[in-house]
Amino acid sequence: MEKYLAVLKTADLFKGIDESDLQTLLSCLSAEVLHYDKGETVFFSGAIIKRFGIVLSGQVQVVQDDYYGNRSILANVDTGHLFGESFACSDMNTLPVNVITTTASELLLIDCCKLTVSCAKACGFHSRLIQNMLSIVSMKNILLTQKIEITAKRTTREKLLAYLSTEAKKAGSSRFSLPFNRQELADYLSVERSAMSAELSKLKHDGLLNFHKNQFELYGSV
Amino acid sequence: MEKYLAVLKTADLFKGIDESDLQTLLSCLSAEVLHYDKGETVFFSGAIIKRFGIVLSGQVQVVQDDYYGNRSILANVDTGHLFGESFACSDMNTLPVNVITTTASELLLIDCCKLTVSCAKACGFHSRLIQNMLSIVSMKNILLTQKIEITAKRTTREKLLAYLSTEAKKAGSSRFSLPFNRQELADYLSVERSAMSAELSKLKHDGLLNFHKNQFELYGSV
DNA sequence: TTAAGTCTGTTGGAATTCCAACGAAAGCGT
DNA sequence: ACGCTTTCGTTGGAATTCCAACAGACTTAA
Repeated sequence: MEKYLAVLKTADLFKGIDESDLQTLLSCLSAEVLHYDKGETVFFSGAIIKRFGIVLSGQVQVVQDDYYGNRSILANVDTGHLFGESFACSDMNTLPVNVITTTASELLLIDCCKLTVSCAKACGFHSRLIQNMLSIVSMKNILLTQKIEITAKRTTREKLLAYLSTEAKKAGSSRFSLPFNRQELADYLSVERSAMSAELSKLKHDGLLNFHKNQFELYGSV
Repeated sequence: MEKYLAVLKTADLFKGIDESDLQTLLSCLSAEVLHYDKGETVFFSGAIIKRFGIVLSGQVQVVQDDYYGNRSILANVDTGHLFGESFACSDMNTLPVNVITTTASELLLIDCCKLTVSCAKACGFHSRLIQNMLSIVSMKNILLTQKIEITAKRTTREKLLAYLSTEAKKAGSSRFSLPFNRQELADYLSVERSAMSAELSKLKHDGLLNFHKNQFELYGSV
């Protein structure tokens, strides 16, 4: 277990928990390390899961197969991040997605019930753990809501303005830089890249904003 | 407080907690009841909040004002439901939305920290409470992800098929009924109602599905 | 330096969606 | 039965987006 401490102490789930307490905590949680080859299925759609996972090494994908058999990727989960926590913690009866490994991976599985029920020793870091878990799921929630607000707009122009406006608010300034390149931004907004580029140019021409590479400046009523 | 027990015992947050324990629990949480007139602001954008709310009576709205001052409604929160929990539980520094009352309302405010730290009495229902909270936020997460998966599709046809396909999976049958009327469905999918109606007709004509009012049947590779 | 590859903006025609308007059908109260 | 309202499907032109292709700027490797 020691070899994973480096990963675990950077994981959001264990934020604020002392490295020396980690060992105790993990046994208290009955955490289990499992090894997978590339392309194995960790969680099967239709199953009832009570445990969620943390990626110690490698990568897993959360994928969904629709009614017609088309597969779509819901998330890529890298080292230190969680998967399946929403399903394990909600009282969903059956898992609607598959979790598969994209590379050989080592995964730490944790029982959701062990997390919420405070242990016999009533360890102090246990409540910190619960806080972290709630914080992670809540933050995901906020980001998802933000994305929905933006992608629900009908036109590329509105989507761009909505997105850039939230970035400006977040940066607390009319000048800010984007974490995406154009293709990624287009994917995030669910629009076509070239059409988006054209719309960006039009917005610039209309005097609503200015940009150079990823440096943007938004004009308008601050 | 007694007059609110009827609401509280039906609230998801207190599911599985005995009515007789509620009183103890609420004092343990330092829960506070506040009264608001119509149109008052409960939480201000930019504030740092540590408490979330439950609507005891009336209704509140979560609204967002963008960079240009346009207001959009993120959620209507009715009796028995929570608001602000994602922001209070995550470590967001500043609230990006306003919470306002749409009618005269009575609200129960609960400190998020009190929730996660198990009380001195180590009451049994406390861990149940935490489970419920995690379950609520997780379930919201799942529903948001589902919605994103669907609205990210580019065409009305794809959105419809994606949505109907998940409903079919959920119902476990190719025949199912929708919880929306046409206008609500169009809003959910972020498309125009009449265009959606036209596309539904085309799908029927193409032999991919059949419907009568809200009764749908989806054909294809089961 | 050349060559290959990536990222970005531009363009024009095809496809799709939006919008406004209309009519048919169903529900509701008088 | 009669209006009144709401819901739903249809239609046609306007507006928008998609798609494919291309060119320029820049990066990287040989």
